[in-house]
Amino acid sequence: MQNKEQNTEEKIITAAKEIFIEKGLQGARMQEIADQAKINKALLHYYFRSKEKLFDAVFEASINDLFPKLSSKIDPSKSLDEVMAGIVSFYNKFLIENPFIPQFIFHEIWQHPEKLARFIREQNNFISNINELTKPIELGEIKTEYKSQHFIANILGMCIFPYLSRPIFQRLFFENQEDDYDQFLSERTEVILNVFNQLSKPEKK
Amino acid sequence: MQNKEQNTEEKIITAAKEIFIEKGLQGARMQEIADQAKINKALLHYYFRSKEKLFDAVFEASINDLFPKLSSKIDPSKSLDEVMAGIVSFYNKFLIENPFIPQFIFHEIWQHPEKLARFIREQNNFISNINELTKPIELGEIKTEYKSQHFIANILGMCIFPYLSRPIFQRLFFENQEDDYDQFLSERTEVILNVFNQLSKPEKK
DNA sequence: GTCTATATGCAGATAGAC
DNA sequence: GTCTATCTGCATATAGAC
Repeated sequence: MQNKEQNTEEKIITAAKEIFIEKGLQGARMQEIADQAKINKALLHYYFRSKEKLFDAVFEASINDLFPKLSSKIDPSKSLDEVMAGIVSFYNKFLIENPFIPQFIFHEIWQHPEKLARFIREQNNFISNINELTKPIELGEIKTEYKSQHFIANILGMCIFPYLSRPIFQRLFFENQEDDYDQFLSERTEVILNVFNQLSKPEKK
Repeated sequence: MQNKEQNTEEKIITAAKEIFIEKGLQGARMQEIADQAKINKALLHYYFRSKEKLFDAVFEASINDLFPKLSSKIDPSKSLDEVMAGIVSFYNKFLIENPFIPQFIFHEIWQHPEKLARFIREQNNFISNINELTKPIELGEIKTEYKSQHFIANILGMCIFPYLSRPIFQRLFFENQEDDYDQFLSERTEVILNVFNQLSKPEKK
């Protein structure tokens, strides 16, 4: 997992990310992180002062990887259809490569929601672009009588749920076969876009 | 929150549930739980021996409340339509009353998946009834070319996501208005069933 | 059963040599 | 920058009085 070319700080971030994601802020031990990074425990404090600051650094690195990419997909000059196709396929691609990110983000959602909300609001036009895009829903231009937040919740729920519930879902419905579950995940983009298409314009069927 | 009629053991379970749900197993402090229950810290150990055993007891009490009710809705003698309507509305009713349960369950999903899977498999016919019900999907009798697990993931994702993401979703899309979000949640049953109806039988539109 | 006081262990953090 | 050794505080857990 670790690149020999990484400097110490990067090695720590990489290792800490794995441990924090697996165990959470409270569950992780600095010793574990040090072991994982193959350095000494004291070095963690030398670089990041405290466990909490290290956690913050790791979390920021993670969302700084996600949000700019995600944000760029939400282009209000495109149609909702196009954007949706872009987002859903990006999401699934990103999540297949970073399957533990949702867990991580949900931890922050519950522990530091205000801080996270502030961060997201600071993302250039992120929220306003979403609102712009979902206007057709509010205006009743596409076939649904519900507010656009339902639309967003539906899409995000369908995208993220299989990653969040993997340990149990894979055991119960895939006889705990990793490969089968990976295959299942790879099909999600198509499935979700299909749902979306049936939803927004059933009259075209 | 606490009923004066509760005996000590029940008071502890009630208090511990609130604290564990809010802070997680590692984040919760026995002192906090004792304070919440308005008893002494030592009593926690008198009744439950250790923090972990207390957590297990609390978690078991929670899922023992959920699963029998949920399981009873999954009646394979009914049609998929009927069952779906029953489940989605039960889910949302249950989650409105127990909004923190998903968080709690997802903690266990990641920390002790095997244990949780075993528990669910032990629920009388739970899995086999689900498989029975989703057979029409596998057999292609309803209009979808995807395996039934996608169907389950879609429904569960749409049901659970708004509860899991509440702290951030409410802030970003509801100006942090509790009441508006409660209203939003109360609309979910209808929205999800509507999606489901469009999905399974678009030709009837 | 319920309390106060105490023991025990461990994790985060620091000091200081190299 | 990196290490070993050490300190400090705190959370779980126990002992023992009532």
